[in-house]
Amino acid sequence: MTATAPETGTTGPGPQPPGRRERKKQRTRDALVDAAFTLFSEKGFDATTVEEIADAVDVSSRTFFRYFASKEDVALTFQEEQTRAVLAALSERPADEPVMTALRRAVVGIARACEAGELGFDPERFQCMLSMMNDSPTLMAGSLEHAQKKQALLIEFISERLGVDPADDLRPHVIAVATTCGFQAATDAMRRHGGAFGSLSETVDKTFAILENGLGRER
Amino acid sequence: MTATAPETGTTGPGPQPPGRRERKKQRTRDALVDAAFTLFSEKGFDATTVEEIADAVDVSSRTFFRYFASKEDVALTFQEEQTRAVLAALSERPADEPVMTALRRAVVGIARACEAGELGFDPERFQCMLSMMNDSPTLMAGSLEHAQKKQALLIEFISERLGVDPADDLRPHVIAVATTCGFQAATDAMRRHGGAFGSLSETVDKTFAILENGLGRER
DNA sequence: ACAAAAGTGTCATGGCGTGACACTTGTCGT
DNA sequence: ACGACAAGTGTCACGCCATGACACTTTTGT
Repeated sequence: MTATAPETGTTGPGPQPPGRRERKKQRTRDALVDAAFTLFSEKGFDATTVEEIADAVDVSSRTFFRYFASKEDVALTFQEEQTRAVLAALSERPADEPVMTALRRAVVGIARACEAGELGFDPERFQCMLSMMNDSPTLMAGSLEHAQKKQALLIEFISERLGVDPADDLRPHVIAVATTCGFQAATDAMRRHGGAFGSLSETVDKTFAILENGLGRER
Repeated sequence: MTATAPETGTTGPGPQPPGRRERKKQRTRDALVDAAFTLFSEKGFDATTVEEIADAVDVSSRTFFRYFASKEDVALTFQEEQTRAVLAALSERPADEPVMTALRRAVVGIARACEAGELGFDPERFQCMLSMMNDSPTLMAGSLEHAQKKQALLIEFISERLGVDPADDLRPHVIAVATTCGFQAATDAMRRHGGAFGSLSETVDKTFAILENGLGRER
């Protein structure tokens, strides 16, 4: 150990604007997430205590809470990044696309990326989350709450795109909820029936198709 | 005190199959709900402790947890009864009605009943819940979790009605989610924009109309 | 009147989440 | 290179939620 000198001076490829402190912080954070998921998949979500997670990384549990607001939070890191990705994808869609199409493509695109393990999304970890939620109401609640926040952003996006005021027009609300729920229905189906409907992205795509066509026709 | 004799013997109008104990229990439960909502509306959900609620009814906080699984639980009593009512209404819909129509009418019907203050649903209390959820993520999470459970029941109902296997067919999932979300979108809109879209039942009705027609047409 | 059952209170425990304060470590100016 | 300053961390302490165990009171059925 002890590469005392390097780093200082003008040397250092230094493509990292953030300093060493920042990197360390990031490493701790990552380590916490890793440790958490390891323990979760070993013992389950509820049976894992914050202290255990912290101990595994050798920090105090107090520190854990400086990185994550709650135990659910660490398990849902994944979802937050996913949301960020969806919103980013959304803003790249051409403006003349019908809203629902834009939403569909953005969401399906991200689902594919997840499956491919891109963007730091670990499919295995995703699977772990789904099964954890099955027997941990707490976590499920957290997940749903997160979805709710995401929805507020969607409403904003959709309203702007449709050029309407969400206080006047109900459609943005319905479309946003439908989007959230479309995704939810897909994960839900996968939770309950494994991969019976194909991959996540396929399931999401089918779900959107049903929503676009309208539910009035069913029987 | 001490009406020692009455009640015993063959006397007693006794139109209540359940005994005195049962009634007492019910009264305690109701008192807890009342006290809880009073305190909630005074101080907010998070700022109210279980102990305060219990003290207000003069029972131990331990007892509180014998009636309700959690603090959210007491606040969501309302929703549980609502769900029960929806499922009941659902089973009364004629079998030849399209599923979506049946769902729509059942849900709208219950929403109307709520507004009318029937079934022990207090509109004022409902309003209190909505505003509480605005600044209490915990409660919101609980509410969403409840919705999730309700959804599982819906999937069952819909699958049976469509005569399909939910493990094979994605539609029951989507329709159930849509129903949940139809309702959710409506309450959501009311939370965010007050009564701008009319009453709850009207809003729900409009939401369902949009969903039935399909979202593909928008712009 | 009495025994079983149900409800409740008290005590004790454990995990979650947060505030306060002191200490270590990275950062930046000179 | 040295020192001031800020950021991150550990420790201690606290309050709340939720649950288990056990003893005590009330209700119920006979």
